[in-house]
Amino acid sequence: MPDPDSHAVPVTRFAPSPTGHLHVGGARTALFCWALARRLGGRFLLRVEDTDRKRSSEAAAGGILRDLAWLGIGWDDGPELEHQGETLGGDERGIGPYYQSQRADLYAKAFEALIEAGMAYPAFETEADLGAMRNAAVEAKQTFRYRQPEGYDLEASLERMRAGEEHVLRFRMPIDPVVVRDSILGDIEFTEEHTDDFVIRKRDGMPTYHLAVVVDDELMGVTHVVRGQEHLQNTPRHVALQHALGYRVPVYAHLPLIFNPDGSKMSKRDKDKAARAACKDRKLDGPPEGTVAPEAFAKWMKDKKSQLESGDLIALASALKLDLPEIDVEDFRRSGYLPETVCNYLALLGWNPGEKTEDGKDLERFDSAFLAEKFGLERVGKSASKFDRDKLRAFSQDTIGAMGPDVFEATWRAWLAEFEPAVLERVGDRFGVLARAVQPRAKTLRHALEPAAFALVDDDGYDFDAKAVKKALHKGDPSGLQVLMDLRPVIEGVVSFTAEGIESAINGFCEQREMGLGKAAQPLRVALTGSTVSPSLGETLASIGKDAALARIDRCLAQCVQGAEA
RNA sequence: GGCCCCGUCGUCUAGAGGCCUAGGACACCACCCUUUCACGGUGGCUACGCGGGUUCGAAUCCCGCCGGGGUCACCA
Repeated sequence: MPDPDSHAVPVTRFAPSPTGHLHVGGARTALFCWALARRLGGRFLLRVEDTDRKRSSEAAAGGILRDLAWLGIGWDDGPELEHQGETLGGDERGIGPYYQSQRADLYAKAFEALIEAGMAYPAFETEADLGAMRNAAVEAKQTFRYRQPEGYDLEASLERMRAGEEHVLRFRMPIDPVVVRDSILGDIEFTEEHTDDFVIRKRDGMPTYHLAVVVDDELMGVTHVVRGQEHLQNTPRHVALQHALGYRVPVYAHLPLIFNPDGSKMSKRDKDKAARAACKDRKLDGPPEGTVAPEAFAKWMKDKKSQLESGDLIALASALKLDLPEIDVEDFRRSGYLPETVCNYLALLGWNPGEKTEDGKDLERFDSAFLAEKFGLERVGKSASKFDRDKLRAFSQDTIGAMGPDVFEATWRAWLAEFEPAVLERVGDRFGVLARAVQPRAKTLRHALEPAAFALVDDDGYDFDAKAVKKALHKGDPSGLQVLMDLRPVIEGVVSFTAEGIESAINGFCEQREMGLGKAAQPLRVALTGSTVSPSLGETLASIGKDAALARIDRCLAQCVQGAEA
C-alpha cells in the first residue's frame, strides 16, 4: 500500500514509451518536469512505459536515457545510467522497478480491486466485432463509444474469464461528469456522453497505458503530472480510475504543443519527407552509391509514409549534402548544438521567466540552473508554438562565441572525434589555431566546418573563384597578382609561423609600401582559399602551415597570370 | 463530424482595464565599425483574427463568428 505521507514530497515524472528516439517535444516535457521538481525541492523520476511489447525495445529505452543525460536532465529515481562518472537514477525510495513490463503483480492487485468493486468487467468482443460496431456507428453518424451491453451477465462473464477464455478487461466509466483541474488550462469538464468503458487490461494480459499510469503514479508518489496537451483527453479517464481505486489525484498540467514552422505537427517522418523531396528534386532514379539498397530506396520513394532506417537516412543525406530537419534530440547533437543551448531554447517554448536584463530587455538567455530556480507552472503559456531553427541557431552561435577558447577547442574536438573524425586527422597539430579561427564564426559545431573548409582541402583541391580573381588579383595598380608575388618571400621569411607572427610580417610589408592592408589581404585570401572570405589572415595562414601556404600561392600565381595577360 | 484546447509582429513572446502612439528576441533591410567573413553598434520594417457588448477607458472582462490545433485504439 502506498505510504500515505508520500505526497509530502513533490514528485514529478517523465514517462516515455521506448518506441523510438526522444524528440524535442518529449525533451521539453522532461525539462519542465525536471525543473519543476528542482524548484519545488522534490524528486524527478523516470519511468519506462513499455507495456506495448511489440513496439518497445530495450535499445530505444537506452537511447532515451542517454539523450536525457546528454541534455543534463538527471533523474533521481529510475533506471540506472552511468553518465560522466555519475550514476543517474536508482531506487532509493524502494518504489521500482521502473519498467512497466516488470510491474505486473502491482497491476494485478488493481485489477482485482476493480473487479471486486464492480468497476471492471471482462469483455469478449474480438477486434473484428469492434470494427463492425465502429463502422455501424460511423454510418449512423455517431461517435463510437463502447458501453457494457444491455443484459450483460457479470457472473457468467467472470466465469468465462476464469475458465481462461480470451478477453479484455474494461473499466466501467462512471456517468458523473469529470472535472479536470489543470494548472495551465484551468478547469475542464468532461461529460459522460463522451466517455466510454475503456480497456484497462489487454488480451495479452498487459495493462493499458491508462491503468498502468494511474497505478504507478500513485505507488511512486507522483504529485505533479506534466505532459503534452495531446494527453488532455485521457485525463478524465485517469481521474475516474483514481477515484475508483481510492487514489489521490495529482496536480495536472498539460503543455502546449510544438509545431513545425509550417504549422504541421513535428514528426520523425519530416526527415524522410525532406530527404524524399531532395531526391525528387534531383531526379534521382536510384540511391547514391553506398547508401541504401536499391529496392529499399525504390519502395521508400514510392510510399510517402515509409521511413528509412536512421543510419540509412543519415548516409543518404550526407551523400546528397542535405541538412535534415532536426527532430530528435540526437539530431541536434549530430548537428552540433550544445545541450545547454537546446535546453535554453526549449525552455522558452511555452515558458518565460518574465524578468528583464540589466538593459531592460526580456531575459531570454539562461542556463538550466536558472530554470531549476525559477520554473513554475504559472508562467507556462496556453498556445502552441512553432519551432524556429533560426532562433535556435542564433542562441547556438552566442553560446559558442561565449565559450573560453580552450573550452571550445576541447568541445569541438570531442564532437569531431565522434562525428567527423577525418577532420581531426587532417588538421593534426594545427587544430588549436583552426579552432580559434573558426570559433567566432561558428553557428554550431558542425557549421564550424564551413569557415574551416579552406583548411580541410588539399592544396590543389579548390578552384579560384572567377569573380574573386578578377576583383582581387587582376585589378589595381600594382595588381593583386604583383602584390602576391612580392608577398611570397615575406611569408616564406616568417620565422615564427603563428597568427601573430604572420600578422606582424604582413603589417610590416604594408607599412613599408604605404598601402592599405586590404591590398595585400584580399589577393592572399584568394590564393589561399579561392575566395575573398576567410578568418583573419594570421589565423588563416597559421591554420594551414607555411608549406601549404607557399604551395597555394604558387599554384595561384601560375594559374591566374594567364587571365591577367589576356 | 462529436468533444476539447488555443488565437499579440513572419516566428518565439512581454502584457493580468488606464504605465501601450503595444515592449523585447530571432529573421529581414539600411548605415557604422572593419583586411574579407563573422562579431559588435545604430536605425528601420511589421502584430493585438473579426463583430458585438461591459466600462469614463479594453490587447487585457463577457458573448458570437471565423481561423488553427488536439483527440476520438486491446499505442502511449
